Amino acid sequence: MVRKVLERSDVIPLLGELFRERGFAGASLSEITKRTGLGKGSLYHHFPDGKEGMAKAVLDDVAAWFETEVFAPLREVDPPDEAVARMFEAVDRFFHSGRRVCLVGIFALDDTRDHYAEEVRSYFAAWTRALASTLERSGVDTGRAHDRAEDIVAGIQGALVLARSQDDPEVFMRALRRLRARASGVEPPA
Amino acid sequence: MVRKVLERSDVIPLLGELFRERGFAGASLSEITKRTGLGKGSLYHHFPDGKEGMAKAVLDDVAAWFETEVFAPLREVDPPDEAVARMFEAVDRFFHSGRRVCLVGIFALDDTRDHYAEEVRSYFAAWTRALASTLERSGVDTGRAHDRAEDIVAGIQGALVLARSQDDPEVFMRALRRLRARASGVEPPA
DNA sequence: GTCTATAAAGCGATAGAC
DNA sequence: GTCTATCGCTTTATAGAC
Repeated sequence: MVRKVLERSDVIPLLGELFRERGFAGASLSEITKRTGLGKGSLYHHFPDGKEGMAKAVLDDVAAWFETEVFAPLREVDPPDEAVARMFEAVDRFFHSGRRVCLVGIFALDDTRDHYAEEVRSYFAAWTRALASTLERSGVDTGRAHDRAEDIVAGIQGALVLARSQDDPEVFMRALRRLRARASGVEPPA
Repeated sequence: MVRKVLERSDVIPLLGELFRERGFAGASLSEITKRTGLGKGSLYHHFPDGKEGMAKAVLDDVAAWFETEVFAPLREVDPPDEAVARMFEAVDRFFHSGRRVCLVGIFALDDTRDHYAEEVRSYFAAWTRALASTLERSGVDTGRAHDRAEDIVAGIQGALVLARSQDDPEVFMRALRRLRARASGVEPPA
């Protein structure tokens, strides 16, 4: 297995980084060739639908990673506190403590969402649902669990925006600490 | 004053909407001419620096709106609870209950931030600082006030991402309700 | 202050040789 | 499976008439 970047699966993470940095519209094919070291011919061989297909592949890759590394553990790991702790570890790792942006989040904000509506919708829906199930297992009632899960997932996305706006990973780390406490905390008073 | 869209100040809000929908890279000059009804000649007359200058003008416009409608009231309106209430009303109005995205947030996520680093940074810094000052006035100690303000501002940004991802304003409204409660609530247990 | 015409560069995508 | 050459189109930006 001594080869440079040749396989489709090796290219996808590089595409992911570029889309995260530039957004979908801002990522040009010429820069994609630079980053991947692959000519346009090769790229269109691996991704017959061009840029659109590349973004789809990256979205699927991200969804798969979160399913196995975050959502499934949230549903299955016991005790629930341990499942939540793992989620925050995975999140901190995946987003490089706020230095890396959420690909689905950046796609969600502009009109790229309209092209990938189902991928964008299901990513956040699955995350929220999985986290809500964990909170339920830890004794929170169904309604409150979904509400709190939504709060935490939104909190993570907002922390990514804020941390990048300040160019300061500490903003993200502080947010994670707060959210962690909120995930395991008791009900705040009405 | 019977005229159509002629003045620079009339064009800026239209530019804002377009940048919010498409992001900076995705907003093309040809679509800008369509939206504004102004030819390229006129646009370059009003904005000699082209697209870059248009985005700067929109950012300045947004910053000015928030300064007078949100930040100043946060610092000055008494009692603090009333100041916070006004912020949430203004936020709900400005973001059309989650149907409209945050321009600064969308710029913050991709490499557009690098071109407008100071504008992006100061927008969120000013918001956080103003809200923290309100919380201090209501009796929260300095450290916790800044932390809680950061939490709320991030919460709003994350709610915009999540609401758009689900194409559901209710997600945003729910988030605002939670954040409102958190802003006026007592300290959650450690 | 607005327009049209135009320039030069870059875009995504395809063809076809190897 | 990779490359280069090329297509047709769009991009930002400018020039110059009115």
